[in-house]
Amino acid sequence: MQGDLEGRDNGEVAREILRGCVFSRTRMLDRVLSRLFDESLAPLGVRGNQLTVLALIGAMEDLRAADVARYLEMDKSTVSRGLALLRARGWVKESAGATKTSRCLGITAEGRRLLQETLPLWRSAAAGAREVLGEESVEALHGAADSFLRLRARH
Amino acid sequence: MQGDLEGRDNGEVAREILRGCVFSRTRMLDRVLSRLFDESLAPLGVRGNQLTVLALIGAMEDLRAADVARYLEMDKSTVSRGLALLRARGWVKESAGATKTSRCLGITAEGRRLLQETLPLWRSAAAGAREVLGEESVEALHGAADSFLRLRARH
DNA sequence: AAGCTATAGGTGTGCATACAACTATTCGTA
DNA sequence: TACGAATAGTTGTATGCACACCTATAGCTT
Repeated sequence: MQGDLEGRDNGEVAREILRGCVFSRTRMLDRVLSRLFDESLAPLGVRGNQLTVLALIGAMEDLRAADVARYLEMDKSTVSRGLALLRARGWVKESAGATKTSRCLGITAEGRRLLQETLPLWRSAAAGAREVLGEESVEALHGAADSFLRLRARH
Repeated sequence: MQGDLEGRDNGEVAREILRGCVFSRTRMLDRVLSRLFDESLAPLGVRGNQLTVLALIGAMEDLRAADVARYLEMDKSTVSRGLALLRARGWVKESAGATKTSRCLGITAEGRRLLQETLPLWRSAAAGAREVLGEESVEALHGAADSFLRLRARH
């Protein structure tokens, strides 16, 4: 293939950005993982990201949209639109919250059933990730997330 | 905050997905990094992802869109639309390729100037990443990417 | 109580992402 | 050489993402 980096490098700045950019490399890994998980979960009509939010809601009581945003480092507008999809599919319901401006999120029976049906597909996707990225890479990603979450917990 | 995972876990499946999902955790780290880099680069009107593609094009000769897609693990349709933006901003130009169905990508003078102006902002974003994610986490992410790229190189 | 600030949520806009489907061309091979 | 498979690129569609901006409410402080 023409895309061989070594031997044709043409710009110092470009080189520095390409080799050492934690953002571009993380985004690339995310693309690989997203494709893999979305493909595995496709038979049940759910995306990896939707499953993440659904699992969070299924795991915790009295969650509000803003809590989901904080927990997953998402913007509240992203959560807002994502929850609309989950509600439309009947996986998530809302109930009155402690104040007039907030609502509590809850998983429905269908939502919980989906979570159960999803489990084997999710496990197969996780196995696929270890195969495609390599064991080392997956372990390093878990380490990065653990490290970040520990740091975040101190705030 | 209400979103405290420990002590209110309510579903085994949800727990397994949340704790051990390399996809959801990588996506979360990517969101943090994207916000950070996009914010740092905003004064120059360029997104982190656009800079990645531009740097790649600036670094290599005779790249085609399909090469960019393979190198960065992007879908060809994503690259197609992204390149349209880079062309519209005058950072990237196209020239006739080896065959009728392919074109060669090149960086323009403005594109190269942007890369230069971007460098200090990019460095400051990288420093911010080490601060926000922690040194450990950034190192682990680089390790994950290195490991993946080594594995991919054997194909 | 008034008023300022923070919080909860939604909407407009633009970019990022990928699958499916399509056209055009190229390549390999029978 | 003719034909089927692979490749290069675009477009339709749906989702993911976040900033800016908006309304409404809550909470704190004077």
